[in-house]
Amino acid sequence: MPMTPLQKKLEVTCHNCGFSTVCFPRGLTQQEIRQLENVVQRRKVLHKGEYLFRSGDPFHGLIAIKSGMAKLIYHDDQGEEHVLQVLLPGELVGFDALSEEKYRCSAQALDTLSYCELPATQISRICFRIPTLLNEMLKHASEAIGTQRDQTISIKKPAEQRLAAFLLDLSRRYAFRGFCGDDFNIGLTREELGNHLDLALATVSRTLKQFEKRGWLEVHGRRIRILDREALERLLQD
Amino acid sequence: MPMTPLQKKLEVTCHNCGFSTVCFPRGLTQQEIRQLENVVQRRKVLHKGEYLFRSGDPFHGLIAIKSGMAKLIYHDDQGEEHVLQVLLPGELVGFDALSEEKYRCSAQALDTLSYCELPATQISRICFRIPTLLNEMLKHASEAIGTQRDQTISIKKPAEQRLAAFLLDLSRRYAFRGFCGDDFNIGLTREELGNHLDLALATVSRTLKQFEKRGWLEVHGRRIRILDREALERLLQD
DNA sequence: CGGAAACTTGAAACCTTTCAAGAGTCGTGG
DNA sequence: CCACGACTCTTGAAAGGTTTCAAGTTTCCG
Repeated sequence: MPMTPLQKKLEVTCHNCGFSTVCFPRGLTQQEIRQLENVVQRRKVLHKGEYLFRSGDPFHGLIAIKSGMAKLIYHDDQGEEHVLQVLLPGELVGFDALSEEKYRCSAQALDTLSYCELPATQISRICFRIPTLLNEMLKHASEAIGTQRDQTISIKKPAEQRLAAFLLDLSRRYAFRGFCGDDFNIGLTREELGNHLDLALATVSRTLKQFEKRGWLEVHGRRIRILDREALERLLQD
Repeated sequence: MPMTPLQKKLEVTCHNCGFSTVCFPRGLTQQEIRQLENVVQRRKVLHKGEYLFRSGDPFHGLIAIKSGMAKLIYHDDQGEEHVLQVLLPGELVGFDALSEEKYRCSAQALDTLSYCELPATQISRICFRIPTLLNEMLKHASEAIGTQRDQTISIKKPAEQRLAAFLLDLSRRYAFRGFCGDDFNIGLTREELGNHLDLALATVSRTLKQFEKRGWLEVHGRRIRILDREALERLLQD
């Protein structure tokens, strides 16, 4: 379907995208962003339950979420599912696939979702043309190590701290990307959240209820409103 | 101190190092390795307890262990220490420091240790000159994500499986680097190993003893001999 | 509106921790 | 070469946090 000039003008590309300071174009000059957006494939749309990629698929590119949420799932040798991460708009995923040139995890849409993709075939080429991008790629990969490390650390703490840390982290990430950091959607069911934090579904439910009783949160299903952020932060100190 | 021709000839450089297929030079041609070894600083030596780098230090380079063992420690916001990893000869560390250009962990020698370093200032430059190295750098960073992910997964399993997975992983890594995979040193004390696996010191001790009683291992302090590898692997299936 | 999925909540069971005491190991200096 | 002290490891018993099981309630969606 050919586009009219008007449609073309309204199309969101990297240089006019709200996430240009956190997504692939991070750290690049306007001119470099123009180069980048020639190779980034834009705005594919998925529906709830559909996959951005599946574990074992040949690596086809790095993904940037544009809208909606996704979860990153790892299937271990025993076939158990592990929810590794929740992905918010503006966040990148797929760096762990570079080592074997196939995806090691599955990424599944938690609701209607749109995303961009930096194709695998273009990564070396574009990094070579934009040295700043090479550094940013390494930094993004480096951040992914840190994200995974933080999950490891978090799981070593008591249930209340695990949950508080999860909520505060999600809140921070929402706020950092221009969304409300005090009233947001956790995306995951209690079961998925329990899986992510290595807690039983029942423990997640009980602990959230505790926080609510103490007046720290307001919980409506998967929607969380943070009422007393300091109390949650204090919990992490002990 | 100027070197005699003989000393120079005997010096270990990348192209005659036993780890050239797993370390920085991995995947490079002989000619590319020559280029690389001009920027890699070789064979610094540390003694037990000394640090390769400390959390918070400005990032000065990526490290390759040449001999000896090290542990990678993360200090969380509450000042708790977390043993993230044991490092064996031929293994690389420091990729998580790229994102903020400072080290996020501390790396401490577990015994007398020698290492090489790819200086921070040279990374972009050399990747630009050796495109293959750029890919390998991204792959190494990607592997580090996987390593950290595996620790997360491991911690979610029962104590016996955690310990078995640790021993099998260490065994595999030793064997992959040309050491004996059936009789090796775990490097860590029971307390450090407990910290790494999120188990109490006493649980590590008890579980090792269990394995020994079943005839799966022979334990002499930090030295482990694997007697029944299949039994350990079977434990991971359930 | 009805059925399925998601969530809450209580009680018992369980794995792991904590506490504590004792045994073993290592390096060093007399 | 052995004794000493410090560190490390083993082992038992009680305590504790989390899970499991199960039943009931709410929410969501066709």
